[in-house]
Parts: sequence; structure tokens; C-alpha cells
Amino acid sequence: MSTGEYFYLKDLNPSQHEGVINVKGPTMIIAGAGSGKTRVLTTRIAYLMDHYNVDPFNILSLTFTNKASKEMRNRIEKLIGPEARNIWMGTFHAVFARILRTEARHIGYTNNFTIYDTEDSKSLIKNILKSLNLDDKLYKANVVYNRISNAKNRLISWKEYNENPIYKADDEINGRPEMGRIYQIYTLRCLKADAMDFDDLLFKTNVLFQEHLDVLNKYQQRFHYVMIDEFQDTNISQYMIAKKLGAVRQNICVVGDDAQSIYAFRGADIQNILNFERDYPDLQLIKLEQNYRSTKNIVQAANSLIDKNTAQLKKDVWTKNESGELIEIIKSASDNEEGKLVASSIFETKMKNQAYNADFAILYRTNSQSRAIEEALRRMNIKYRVIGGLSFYQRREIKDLVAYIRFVVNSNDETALRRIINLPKRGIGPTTVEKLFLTAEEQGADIWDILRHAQELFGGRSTKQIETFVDLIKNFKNTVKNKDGYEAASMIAKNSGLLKELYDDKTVEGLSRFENVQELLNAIKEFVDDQEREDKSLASFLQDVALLTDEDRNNNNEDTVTLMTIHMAKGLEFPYVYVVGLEEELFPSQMMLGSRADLEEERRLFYVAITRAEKKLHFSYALNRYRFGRLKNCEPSRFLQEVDSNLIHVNRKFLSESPIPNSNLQYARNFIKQNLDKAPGKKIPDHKPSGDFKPSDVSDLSGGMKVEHPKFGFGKVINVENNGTSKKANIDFDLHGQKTLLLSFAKLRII
DNA sequence: TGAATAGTGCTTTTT
DNA sequence: GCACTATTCA
Repeated sequence: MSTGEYFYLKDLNPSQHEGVINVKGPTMIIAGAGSGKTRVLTTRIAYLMDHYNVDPFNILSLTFTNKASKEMRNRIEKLIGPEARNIWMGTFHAVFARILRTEARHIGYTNNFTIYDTEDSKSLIKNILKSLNLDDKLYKANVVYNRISNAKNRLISWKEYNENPIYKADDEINGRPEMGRIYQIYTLRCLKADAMDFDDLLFKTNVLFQEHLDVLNKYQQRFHYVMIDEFQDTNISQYMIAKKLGAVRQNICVVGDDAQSIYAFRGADIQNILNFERDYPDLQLIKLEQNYRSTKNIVQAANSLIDKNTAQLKKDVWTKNESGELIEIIKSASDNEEGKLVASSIFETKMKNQAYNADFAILYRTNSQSRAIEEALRRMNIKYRVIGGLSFYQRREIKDLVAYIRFVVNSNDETALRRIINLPKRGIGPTTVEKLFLTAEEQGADIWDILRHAQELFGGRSTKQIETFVDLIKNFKNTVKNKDGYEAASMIAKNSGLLKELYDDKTVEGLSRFENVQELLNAIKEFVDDQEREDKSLASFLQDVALLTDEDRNNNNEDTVTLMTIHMAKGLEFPYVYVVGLEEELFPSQMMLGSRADLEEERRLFYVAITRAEKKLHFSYALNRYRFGRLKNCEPSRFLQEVDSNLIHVNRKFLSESPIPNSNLQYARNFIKQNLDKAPGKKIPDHKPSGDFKPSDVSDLSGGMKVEHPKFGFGKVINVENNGTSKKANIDFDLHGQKTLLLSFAKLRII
């Protein structure tokens, strides 16, 4: 069999070639960072279609992010043309949501079911907790949600949960004996609302395949080849689905890197890699170990770090690339200084290497770290964009409008109803809402029926408002039936009063909310105008809105520095990478110091961060950082010492001041507090900061300057004393008199 | 019922 | 520091 005729096989190295052409039978590809994993996967699919004439409809390719699947589809399309669009390709959640919609009736759902995102789920849980009158110190929505989520990811139903003595004992020790009952109620309420949460999309797929072998068989016949990317991130639930689907033909190929497993907190189980070896003893194991992405120094740094983990598969990542520059460490006195130093280092690197902004990424452990960095970049006029944080579809105004649409389409959707029934305010308060739900439960009726018959059932004061609301929704239902999705959505936005409320809000945030809603409407218009789409109904747009993420919208090609968490950076690469906030308790996170397994996951996370870099890597840490709104001393991260020190260069220029002793800071706080409390008789009202109040850079502050303070108002600087972090200014405020402020933490705007 | 205020807890990471 | 909640007052 000659393979020379396919141009795309030419440049593959021997292992990659193996990975591409061995398409039959169970295969596991262990792929080191930057080893051309996606290339192997896409080429493999192209080869399947090209060489074996496999119908794309018979190929299932599963990824974790929309972005990854989109990229894969594009790359395959480049290799073999538009036929690539027919491959079943997407995230686990998206693909199985699609299958569940078709098969919903088998498991007690309609094909119109709503998908609850995490926020929806938590809000439902909060409601349940409240109605059960449980101690909210012990039963927190977050904790309960995670517990339920964990159970589902291990395929444990509420029934099994309640029968399991280990869970029971565990919950009792933690003072939460009601957990099983909550799980049960939550499940039933979701069913009643015709809603599935994220975990349900996988859990219910398992149930479906377990209990309806004919359905399973149908999909087994459909998917001749199953491929899973980022296999190290699969949980039990996902693995079981894949295993069932591949059971007949056994053409199942998993690609992953145990060293990059960073989602154990979400139920991902590296054990799956071992399970795979156990389940398919005759598998082909292929290792991709040559790194094409990074310099020798970076590859070695990553190897030296990951070597400290005990739980890992044997793998030897190497590169032919040049050694490149050493890793540079940036040390700073505070988080703000870290921002400044990183920004100026980017500026210098850009000048020296004629690089673009887009060549740079700044990676951090937690989203909250972006603030100080953003500020510094803004000051230096370096364009940047922040990935992640609050996504578009999670914004309040977007969720509000979506909730309206959701309820119009599915009037059993409890969470949506609770969100909109009094939004904008229409005089239906919590008391009334609870009464409605209680009645629905007593009568065993749908909440929509109760709403429609509120007049007969209650006859009280609030029924008039309820009637108005019901008429509104009925009206919308009609619109949805008769108009296209865009027109209907616009109508809902307008007539619900949502748009007006935002329009009336003339603050900056109000304006941007208004624009966001417009943008959502535009997105719906785009959806409706899409020629290739068959079902253009609003219901169809809504179906997977919960699964959409921001990156799907944000493909602008502006030249910007990228800021994001390390988790978001997985799979990406940049010439210049800054890993910031390398401090104990921040990275590794304080929540992960408890066990070896957790610490090793943090180390893998750092490994992921390092291996994003192509040319040059920077590490940065600060000696002081604001956390919980207080300045805290920080220790450099242990991870810094775990990287081979021969590969690291400490930049002397940046070695600045020592930490600010906490006692000094406390002193400063007390000083200010005392001064504020000095004249209790005549209370001076707090100054209202000007609308555009933004603290200025105070490094050049000197006597005679006029400043504004958010609390003390306007004043004049008398003098500035000391230097560095203990630098302080005497300021004479117009209303509050003379004060001494520590500049490292006072917020002053120079006028 | 709604708006304003005081108090609390908290930050991991995401489909 | 912020966002969310409980409490208070109109």
C-alpha cells in the first residue's frame, strides 16, 4: 500500500506518520507539548476519508473546547475540502446535546429541553436550600453543586447516592446529612423544568445508552471511527460514552498528554489513561516526543519541572530547535510594580526583536490578577485583550433576555421564570412567586398552568400583575410562532421592558449593557440569515446558547497582547510568554497545598504555562500583593526552585525593595482611621469622587500639586517624604484638613 | 413593595 | 476589593 501520493503525509516524522496511518483498532497517542498533536489528528481524519473512503458522517471527533473543534474542522477542510463539514465534530457537551435532543423522549425529556449553565444550576440549588430551611453556613450552593456534579461525573444517580453508605457517612461527618435528598430534589426539579445541566448532557447520554440498547446500536452503527482529543481531561462519564460507542468496531483513538492534565477539579481522571490500557490490552501505543514549538532551554525547563511529579507516564520530550535565551525572572515589590515591570519588559522586547503585540501572552493563575497588569499596559499604551473572566453569554443583561426567550419557548423552565417574572419590576414579589410554586407543587400542575389560572386560584391583589405578565408571555409565544427569530427576539427585548430599562440607564455601564443586548440581537440576526441553516427558529438558536463561549465570537485580528489564565492558554502558543504571580499560596494555590495529588496538578498547570512559549519565557513574582482587599507579604513560589537553575537568569536591574512590613501598613491604616474618627461631633460627609475618578501614577508626586482623594476630596500636597514603598505625602485637604498618606496604597488623582 | 444601607464571605481553574 | 445577602427604613 503506497502512501506517497498524499501530499500531507510528506512532512510527518516517523511517529506522527504512525499516528496517522494506523487507523484500525484501539490506539493511544501520548503527545508531548508542541509535538504536532493536532496535526496528527487532523491528518489522520483526512487520510481516513481520502485513503479509506470513509464517509465523514461516520467519523466522530470529540474535543473539549469549541475553539479546538473549530480549528480542527478548518484544518481538515484545508486538506480535503468542504466535505469536512460533515464530520461529527465538536465538544463532548455539544455533540451529546445534539444526540439527546433527537432521543429525548426515551428519557422523559422533550426535544426542546433547556440547558442550564452553572449559574442556573446554582440558583436552582439556592432555591431548594431555602425551601428546605437548611443552615446556609453548612449548605452552600457551591459546595452542593460540586458534590452533585462529582456524583454525576462518576455516573452515580441520586438513588445510588442515597443507597451508598460511604457517601452517607461522608456527608454526615461534614454535617450535611441532607445532601442525598437535595440531589434527589434537584434532579426532579430539573426534570420538571425540562432542563439539563452540563453534567446531565453526559450523564443522561450514559443513561440513554444503558437503557436503550437499540438507540446505542444506532449510534454504534453510525460512528465507525471515534477520536478523542485531550484525553487526559476526560472524566469517567465521558470515557464510558466513548467506550460504549466504540465497542463494536473498536476503532477508537485517544490523544492526550498526562503531563497536561489540569482539570481533575472538574472530575477529569488521569486514571482513564490507565483504564484505556486495561480495556484495550492490544492497543497501539504511539508517543510523539519531538517538540517543534520551543527552544531547547524552554523544553528542558519544562522537563526539569515535571520530573518532580511522581505520577506520570514515561516520556522523553526533546527538540532540534536552538537553545535560545535563558528564562528571565522578574521580581517586584508589589503587584502593581509587577504590572509595570512586565509592561516595560514587553515594550523592550518588542523594540529589540521587532515583535508584534500579538506575539506576547501574559498568563496567570486567577482572573483577578489581570487588573494590575491591565492598568500598567494601559499606561504604557500597549494594546491588550483579556480572554475569559465573565463571558458574553454570562453577562446579566444577556442572561436576562435569554431567560425571557427561554421561558417563552419552554414555559416549564423554573429558573428562567424566577429570573424574569419581576424584571423589570412589575409588582410580583418573592412572596407571590413562592406561593405560585407552592400551589403548582400541591396541585401537581405545571407552573405555567398555575400562572394562567392565577385569577381563579387566588383572586387576590397580585393577580392583576400576574395576568399582565401572562398576557405578555402569551403575546411573545405568538410572535415566536409567526415571525422569524430575529424579529421575535427584538420584540421580546422591547416589549418586556428590558431594553427600555437599559436605555434609560445613562451610566457608562448602562450604555455598554444596552450595546451588549444589541449585540445579542445581531448574533440572532446572523443566525437567522445563515443560508446553510435549516431550522431558523428562536428555539433552535436557544438550544445550545449555554454551550457557547466567548472565543466563538471574538475572532478579531487586532494586534494585541493576550492576557488569560493558564487554563485558557492550553493548546495555544506564543513567541514570548510571561508567567506572573509565581508566589506561594497563589501559584501553587493555597487550596491545592493539601495533598500530593493536588500539588502535582498545580505543577502540571505550571508545565502547561511553560510549554506555551516558543522563543523566550519570563517568570515574575511580587513580594507584596493585594488579596482579599489587604496587602499581604508573599513568598516566591516553590516551583521557581524546581526549574533547573542553569536555565534561569535573574535580572539584577529589577531587584527592588524588600517587602512592606505588614505592621507598617496596619499603622498607616490605623493612623488614617484615627484621624477620621477625631471629630465625631461634626461629621464631614464623605467626598463623592468625580465620575471619571481614576487613581493617577503618583511616582512623580511633589509639593504644590493638587489632588483628589476618593474619600477626603480635594487637597494640596504639602510635601513628599521617604522613598520606595514607604513613600508618603502630607496633603492638606479642603474639608478634612491635613493628612499623611502612604502613597503605596492611597488612591490619588492628580488634577 | 422597593430602595438604601450594612454585613458577610470570598477567589481557583470551565464545558 | 467586590459581589451578594440580610436588614432597615420609607
